[in-house]
Amino acid sequence: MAQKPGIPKGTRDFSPVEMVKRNYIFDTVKEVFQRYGYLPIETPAMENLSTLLGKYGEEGDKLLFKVLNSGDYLKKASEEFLSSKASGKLTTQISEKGLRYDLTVPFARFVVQHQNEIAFPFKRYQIQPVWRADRPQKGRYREFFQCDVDVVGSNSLLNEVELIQIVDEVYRKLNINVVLKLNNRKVLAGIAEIIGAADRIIDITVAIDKLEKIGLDKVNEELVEKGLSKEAIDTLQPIIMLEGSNSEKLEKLRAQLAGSEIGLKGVEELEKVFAYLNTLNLDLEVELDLTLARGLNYYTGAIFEVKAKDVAIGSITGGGRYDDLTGIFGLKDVSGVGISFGADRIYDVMNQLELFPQDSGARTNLLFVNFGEAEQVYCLNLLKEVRKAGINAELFPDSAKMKKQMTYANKKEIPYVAMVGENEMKDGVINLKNMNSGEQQLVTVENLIKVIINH
RNA sequence: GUGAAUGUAGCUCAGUUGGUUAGAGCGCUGGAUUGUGGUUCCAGAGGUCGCCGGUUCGAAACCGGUCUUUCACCCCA
Repeated sequence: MAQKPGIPKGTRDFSPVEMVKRNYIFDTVKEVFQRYGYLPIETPAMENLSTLLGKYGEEGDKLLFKVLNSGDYLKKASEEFLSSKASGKLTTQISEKGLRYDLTVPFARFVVQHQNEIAFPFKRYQIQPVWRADRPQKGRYREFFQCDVDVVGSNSLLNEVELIQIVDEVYRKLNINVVLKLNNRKVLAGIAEIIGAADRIIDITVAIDKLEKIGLDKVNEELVEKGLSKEAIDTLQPIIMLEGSNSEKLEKLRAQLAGSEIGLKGVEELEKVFAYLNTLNLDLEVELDLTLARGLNYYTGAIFEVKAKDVAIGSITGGGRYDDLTGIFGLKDVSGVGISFGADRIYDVMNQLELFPQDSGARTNLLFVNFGEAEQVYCLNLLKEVRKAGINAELFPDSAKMKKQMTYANKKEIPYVAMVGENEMKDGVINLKNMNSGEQQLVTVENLIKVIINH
């Protein structure tokens, strides 16, 4: 019985055309990462559930894909949880592995586990898929690729600056106009502190993060809902509505946050980063944005987000500094900072803007038509020579009808077709057809190679 | 997790208030052209109308459930 094929919700197949484009993105980011001294690592698709759980908040735990134990997985399950259908508690008894949710936590695990082999500061990049049991929607999948670059074991703000340079270079190479938004968690903490709600920093940041999307009134409404006092909200207004150049904003902030030690520390960090950037004269537009909060709870310093200017698709790159990510795995006082390029969204942006190069080089340039046994053998040697000259070439594997072979060449957009039948073999020539112009010429192998290479 | 839309040929979609044998375009296969594709002409194959159940003399159409895809919210890349 034939069953209807399909793939799990929120996952995708990638055709050759799509893969060529995706690889263009991956190759570009890899090249830039390596230019700055970052080297690749990979970690397993599955991690122990214990290393994943509790790292992404309550919401994150729900979005983790859990892998059922092998064998008789119900054996260890308690009758109590089974009969009461307590799936939450049952999970830990029947599943001990899960698919990775991001690349940062597995990276932290990697660093702790291999700390004795690693030279710090450790600069690594990692390009792998991650999985989230989210409900799919526009630009959002259950399986997607992240391209992470991180450096751990250094507190220097030079690292932040370097990552910004990487962003600049990647997007210049990909030809995407972007703006990088920069903020600092310490500043947000300072703000929470001076409005007298230091413990509510998460609620506050989540709310003001939506400023651009839902407007000031709705943000204030949400703050009221979260139980913030009117005074606190009033004090907040001038801060989140700060205007002017980056340096003007910082100046005003410094004054507003005078009473908060942590807040001033944040301002200082931002000033330093901007000072470095000014000496570098980047093309990249970098904007201080106090409403940038990012959901992740583990950021402690800089927060980055990159948006495409010409397409509304949300952020295409994000990241920040986390002071104690490895602490939960037992390695204290190792600070890290990193960013993640969202390959799938970058793909969508480039596709919409038609920024992919026309000729990727990933195509067959020459097809030999198959005329039969004797011709096949003869062509195999020609093929060998042509390939040796660096030309992507193939021989049609069956001696099918000419029409079928030509249609194949046409569909694969192969620009040249070589026809070597009885007559050509006898004369030691190749009948070379240019598929765009339709022109044909009789040539030697040497000339064929020249024609195609000079094409 | 909440709310909504959607599902008919390989693909994109028609299909009247419920009425015989469910259509089109593109694609596919064969032929016109036994060594010449992309244009043209001719012919052909291909569908348990997402799945399960209900209403009805009769369901692709109406109702319920379920799954898929899509969109918004939550959250996020």
